[in-house]
Amino acid sequence: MPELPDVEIFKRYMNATALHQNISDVEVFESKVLKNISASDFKSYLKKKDFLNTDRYGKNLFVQTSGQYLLRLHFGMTGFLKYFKNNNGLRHVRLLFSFTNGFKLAYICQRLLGQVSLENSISDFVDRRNLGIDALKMSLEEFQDAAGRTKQTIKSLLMDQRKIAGLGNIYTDEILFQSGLHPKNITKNLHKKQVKKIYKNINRVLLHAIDCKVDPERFDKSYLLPQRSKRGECPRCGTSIERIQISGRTSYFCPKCQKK
DNA sequence: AAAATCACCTGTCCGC
DNA sequence: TGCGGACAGGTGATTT
Repeated sequence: MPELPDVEIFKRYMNATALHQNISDVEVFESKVLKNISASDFKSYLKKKDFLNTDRYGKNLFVQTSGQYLLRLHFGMTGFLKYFKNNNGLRHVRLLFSFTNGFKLAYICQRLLGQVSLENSISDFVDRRNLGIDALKMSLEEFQDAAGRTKQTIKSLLMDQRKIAGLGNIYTDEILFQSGLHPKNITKNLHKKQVKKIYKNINRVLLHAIDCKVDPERFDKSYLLPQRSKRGECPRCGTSIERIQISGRTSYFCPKCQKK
């Protein structure tokens, strides 16, 4: 699930729940999600610390702690957070933070594709991973620069975290649908006007998704996202949505509205 | 340089 | 009912 808008919603969820809480205990049920740190080091560092603040960069959620390090949470395809007092049979809980107020925060990740680590700073992490600028903080000039030379398809460019951080399969398809552009267009062949249109739609689509709390039922009728299924129809012209593979991912698009 | 392929994982759905 | 395969909103390494 988690692309930029989802992670932004998780951030707000953290702010409304586990933030400013003092950690009394940390349990690691699946150490595979921990990167560059052992379960025991992870636990001993976080115990007795407070969660102070949150930041988001691309698809990563950073939680500032009262110690030296930031907690980084990445959610893979199936991760999310759950704050609760009484566990009602939650499945796939990989990490569990207990707080002195009696509540707990679970990091849940069915497919174990998420990553959790401790980081010195966001900029260190961004440099190490060569991440591009966050999709919501990128300027038009920066986007034009990223799009200017590459022979990548536009779909690949938008999903390339080293060029733009935060877009994934779903929202990339939505941005290209809203822009009326076929996902296999070669980026450097796009006209200046089209590049600008994509840029505007990156911001518009992401902010709309956040506004809707990423609930597809709340999305505007003009959105492709709720139609992502075999029998889906274009909300604009009624044509059956097609699907193709691009760099290993399934792309959904309207063959009539999205031109090469 | 960019795309394809595989690997990492678990779970669900669909067709035979 | 059971089994096999396809597929799922991510990323990284390796191969074409």
